[in-house]
Amino acid sequence: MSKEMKIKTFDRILDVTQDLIQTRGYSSISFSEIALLVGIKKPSVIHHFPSKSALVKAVVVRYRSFFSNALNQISESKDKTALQALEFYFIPYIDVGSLGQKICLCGALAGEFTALPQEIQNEVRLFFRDHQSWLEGILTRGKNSKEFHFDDSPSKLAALFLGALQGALVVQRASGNLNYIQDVIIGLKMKLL
Amino acid sequence: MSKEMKIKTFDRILDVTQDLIQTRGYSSISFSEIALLVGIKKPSVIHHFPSKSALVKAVVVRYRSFFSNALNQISESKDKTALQALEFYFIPYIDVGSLGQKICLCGALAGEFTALPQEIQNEVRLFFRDHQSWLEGILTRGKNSKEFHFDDSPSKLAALFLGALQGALVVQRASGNLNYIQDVIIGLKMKLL
DNA sequence: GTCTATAGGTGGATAGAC
DNA sequence: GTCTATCCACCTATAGAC
Repeated sequence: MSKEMKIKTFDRILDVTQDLIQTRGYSSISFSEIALLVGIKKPSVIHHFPSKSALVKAVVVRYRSFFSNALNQISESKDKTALQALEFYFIPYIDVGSLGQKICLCGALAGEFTALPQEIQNEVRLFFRDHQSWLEGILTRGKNSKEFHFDDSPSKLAALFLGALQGALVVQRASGNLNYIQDVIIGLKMKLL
Repeated sequence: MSKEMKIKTFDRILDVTQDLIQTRGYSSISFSEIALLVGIKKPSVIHHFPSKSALVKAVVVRYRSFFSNALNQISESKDKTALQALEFYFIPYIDVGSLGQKICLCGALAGEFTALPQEIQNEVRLFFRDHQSWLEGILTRGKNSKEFHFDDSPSKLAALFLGALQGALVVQRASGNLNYIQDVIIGLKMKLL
């Protein structure tokens, strides 16, 4: 028996805001636009989140926590090879890239980094550090198990992976070449042979 | 005998605007701020560039043309090896990254791509296509001359190089790791052995 | 929890004096 | 070419009724 659940206004505001940032960035979006897309009025948005900064911080916190859970789950499932774990990591990049207009939430915010309120800068910084160290962990595991063969340090290679994936989404959208992220992932995987 | 030349207001506006975009992006900067940094008033800026869109377009056109000249010069100097040509290409990325607060002009604009006026979107798109095809050319030359050894297609590898360099600048600034761009370049160069 | 009304500020852009 | 003054649209945010 599936209980019908209405998505709460609170969550719909978060969804709409995240979508807008991934599409257009931080500075160019406004309460009025969010309100319009949610289907309420501007002061109702502010009732749930007292400031733009607080709203966007909540979006990034939720985003970080989504990935934190997903990445922990991947790391802990010992039946997965290191390559399978990496393939799972690539999926959201491929998915968001295929839409053609969106990039990673934190990639979008990082593009305007110096224009962001400090509390948001901090969250974005943590996102990249989390992903950097998760990638380092998977690459190290694959190297130790002789599954991967590379001469770089795992830390430098993780930097290459993270930077390339983030950059590929940005360049793909701007250049209009919809194969960009796929091509980059192929190039990254060839570093592991 | 060096003739003293005052930098014209016109060019100082372009310089200040470019600097601001590389630091903070497109949407969050304003005529007032540009005027303040140039040392004139807002309507004086608008006297030189009739709209924000026209001003930023002029900045991107100048930026593209700077790189267009530099890259042509590198390609045409036949005394340079393909690796030396690549090393020249890396220099501006290393330089801008070392400042800690700036990224590529077009990388910054691409992060807000969907928020940009169409005429600016077009310029940014051309920047990435120019750089993609220049990299493709150098990589092809190095492969044909047996200087480089890689199994990817030159096109896919060029995508990896461009995406990784752009992404590395963004992630470096946001994560606060000042070695990021260097680490990524090391990883890229190892693809050529 | 949602609304109307509004405050106070800043945005891009214009008119017109010097 | 630079300025003061001004316009109007839009921004974040608040007060207070329902």
